[in-house]
Amino acid sequence: MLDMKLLRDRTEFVRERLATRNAGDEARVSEVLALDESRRAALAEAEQLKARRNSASKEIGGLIGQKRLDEAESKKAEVRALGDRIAELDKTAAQAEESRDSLLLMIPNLPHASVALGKDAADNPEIRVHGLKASFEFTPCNHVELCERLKLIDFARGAKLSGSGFLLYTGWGARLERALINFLLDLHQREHGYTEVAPPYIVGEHCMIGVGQFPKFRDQAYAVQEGLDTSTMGKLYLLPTAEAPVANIHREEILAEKQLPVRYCAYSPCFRAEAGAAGLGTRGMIRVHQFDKVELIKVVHPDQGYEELEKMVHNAETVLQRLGLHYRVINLCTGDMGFAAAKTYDIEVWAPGQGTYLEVSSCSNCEDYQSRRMNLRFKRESDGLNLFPHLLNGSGTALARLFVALVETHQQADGSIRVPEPLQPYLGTDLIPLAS
RNA sequence: GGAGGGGUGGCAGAGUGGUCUAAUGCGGCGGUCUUGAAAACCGCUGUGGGCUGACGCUCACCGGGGGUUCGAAUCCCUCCCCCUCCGCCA
Repeated sequence: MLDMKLLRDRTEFVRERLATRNAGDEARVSEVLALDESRRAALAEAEQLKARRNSASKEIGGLIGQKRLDEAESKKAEVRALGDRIAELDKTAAQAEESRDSLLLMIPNLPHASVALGKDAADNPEIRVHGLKASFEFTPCNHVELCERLKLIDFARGAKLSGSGFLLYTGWGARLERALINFLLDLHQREHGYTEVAPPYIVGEHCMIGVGQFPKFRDQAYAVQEGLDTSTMGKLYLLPTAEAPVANIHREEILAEKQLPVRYCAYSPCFRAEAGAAGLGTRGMIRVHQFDKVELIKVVHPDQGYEELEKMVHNAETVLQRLGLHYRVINLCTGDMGFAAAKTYDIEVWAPGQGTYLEVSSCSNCEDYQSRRMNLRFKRESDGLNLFPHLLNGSGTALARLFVALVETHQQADGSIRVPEPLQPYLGTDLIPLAS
């Protein structure tokens, strides 16, 4: 969430930055400020009275000690009235704080100054392009045809098991998925310096609030309950991304400055309810309720946030380069950015069978927006001050769409699929053959 | 799921209604002594909020929340977490 001090001291700046998102959030600023004002007013008065009560209570203790009981009793009556007023003021302050904070949780991060102004995806500037669109001497198939012909995925039975939007990987398809996961984890762990972690796949509500998924996007998540016990509903959620648990690993901690930067990579399945989303009805793997992903997370010194973001994007690009895939990197404009992000790069891989680019990675610096929400800090050595670090997250990369780009790009005239060399040791073959 | 025991500063650990402004030890930082170091000795050593131009003043926090009281680390209620044993279980 945003820094309350920044909101107070640089109100117009905050309004202007929020306005660049084109979401109307700047309209809530004055309401937050008003609530904060009434909170502080009540608090100041309550604390004055508490100081008086504290000293009076000490006097009462002294009087009782000296056996001056009558005086003690009259003093008690006096202080009792103070207590009632204090309780009132405390309640006022607590209510104002609660309203202020619930509003604050609904206000997105401020876009970084370097982010292009824009309304939607059409305004996203292209940063760079790698490779060329694959060319074929035959008409390339799309991934649905390829997966069915090679029996990589059983779309019908996936739907039979769990409904539309769920995939059943079979045979070489299942092995390819597993090979990709291992390839990605090894790459980031061995070559890029990330510590591998394996998080829980069900997370508490506080983790979802910490990364900014909640409260605004609660309807996008799958909530779980124990059996039919509705009292347990809403405490735990299937993770929409490994960011939810992994970014929260050090929540409520104070890290030593020399521990930074912390870098984690994690595989997890990702569950998205995609409530109200378009396109789920179409067949295939582009938009599904469950997909695999390897996520990258960094906790870094604020001075290094943007340098580390550049490195993270390159780490994700390496995946596509090794797999021989054509892609482009774009910068999300102010109107297209996610809720918690200050700056985001998307990587879109070319899927020749679809004839489109597919988003396989989104790398963001959320600055201190999430670390404030989860109260994650580090102690600066020079002056012992506790500061909020920058939190970065990036996909390294999402698997289902990577799978699509891979099979569509490396399909052969005879219908088989050539396996890129770096993946061969993981899959144990250089060619996924036509199903017998 | 059942029974029991716990949760106090960076760590260990005392405190069961009123100088708790949380003892003591360890660790850490600074100093004295020393050629240097060790030892010894001395001092400092949590977090967040509010008020103030500033020096400062003040409030809250002993797992979370609520209550009793003039006053709560301490008493009561409730939730969470950890440990031991039993049951169930991959």
